[in-house]
Amino acid sequence: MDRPVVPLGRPRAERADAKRNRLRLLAVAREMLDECGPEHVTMDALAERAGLGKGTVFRRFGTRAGIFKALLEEEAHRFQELVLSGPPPLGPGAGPAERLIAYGRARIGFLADNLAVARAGMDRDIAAPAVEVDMTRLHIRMLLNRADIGVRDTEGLALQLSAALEGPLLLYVSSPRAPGDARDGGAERLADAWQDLVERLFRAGPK
Amino acid sequence: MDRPVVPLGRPRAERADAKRNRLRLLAVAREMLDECGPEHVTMDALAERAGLGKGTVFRRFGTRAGIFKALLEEEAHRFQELVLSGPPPLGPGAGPAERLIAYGRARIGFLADNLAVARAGMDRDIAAPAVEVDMTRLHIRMLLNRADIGVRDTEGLALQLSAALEGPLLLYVSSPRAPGDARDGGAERLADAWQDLVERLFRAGPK
DNA sequence: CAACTAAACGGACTTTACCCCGTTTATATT
DNA sequence: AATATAAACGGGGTAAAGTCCGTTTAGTTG
Repeated sequence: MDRPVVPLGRPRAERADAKRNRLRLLAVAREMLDECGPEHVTMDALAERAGLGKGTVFRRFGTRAGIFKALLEEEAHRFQELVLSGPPPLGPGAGPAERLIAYGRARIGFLADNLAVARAGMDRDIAAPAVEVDMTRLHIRMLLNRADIGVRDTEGLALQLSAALEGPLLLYVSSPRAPGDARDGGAERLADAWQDLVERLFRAGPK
Repeated sequence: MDRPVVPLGRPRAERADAKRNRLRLLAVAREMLDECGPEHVTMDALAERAGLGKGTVFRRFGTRAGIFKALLEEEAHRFQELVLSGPPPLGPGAGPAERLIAYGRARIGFLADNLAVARAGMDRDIAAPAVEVDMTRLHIRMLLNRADIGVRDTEGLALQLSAALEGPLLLYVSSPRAPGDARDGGAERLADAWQDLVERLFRAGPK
């Protein structure tokens, strides 16, 4: 009489066809992105070009922004590996302050490089980089703990710093860029500001 | 023979009917907002309920988000007056550090109060509070100049601080709120973080 | 290998933002 | 007051996002 409630735990791995289609959609999306820019990646066009139904596209990504988030996550994964096991000062091996500065600079650069995708990955309800923000916070906290300046509430300061880093990034990502060159200038400026902030805080000492 | 190129300078003040309709649309929008929430304020519905054509609505506000931005700006104007000539510590009369902290807290509170509108006022291309960010930066710079801590590059620090304040706000505005209570908790936390940051910086002294 | 089931698929349908352009009207000029 | 003109108006038209639900299929079980 017992129903085959069998695995009952996780939702039973992705089906093979589903995976194939997901990968295909991602690939096609990247193609279209490179060819015509994000604004021409429409759900209909994507579905058609991938030879799939529109329903499928929505099932996979939920929303238009979802596609761009997925695209961005692929890149973010590569970035993360540089942080975790790349060469210093971004990776392990340098001092905490150095790494903190390097991390901010790298993250700013990362978003600048993927500006179009990141921007397209926002919709009015949900901030794109939500997940990555957590990653940032954790990393910062780790570095603060390692640094032996007398910070009492590491957790709180990490939250504050990640906000100070990610917030402006979001602002930067979501602001209309002056067409043309203003882009790298903006990133450069943010990076310098971040470095200033970190140095200033390390100088301030314990509460 | 000379064409009546007459005024040639500014674009010749808003026509009376235009103004009347703009005000009417704003009022109706606010009504609908209070009744059903932002997601039900559609352009068609708004036009119909205001007894105007759809084209008119778009002419006035350019885009859906434009309506919410306009709504928000009305409120922002009131807020600004409190800052410029209200009671201390937000208004004039308190010390720079106090005012800076009060300003951040007030601004956070302001956005928390107008969360729904602010969020609806974002579209994928443009961050809503762009204009107000400038206001923030100017105000901060003014306070920093008045404070006689030895900051060399007031302009730079002001930019940094406004980013540190507005960025997290944006993050907060655009993040999906946990339904129910998480709202005020989040704002409170941000406000405390801001205060910490300011105090820490004032302690750090000159570069 | 045959039956079964949950997941994936497709594409018509609905909703909504936004465009276009012919028509109307406020305001300035004489 | 008559005329001219630039601006405002209206609402049908288009395109794209997102939903629904009947159909198909991968993977599993006996």
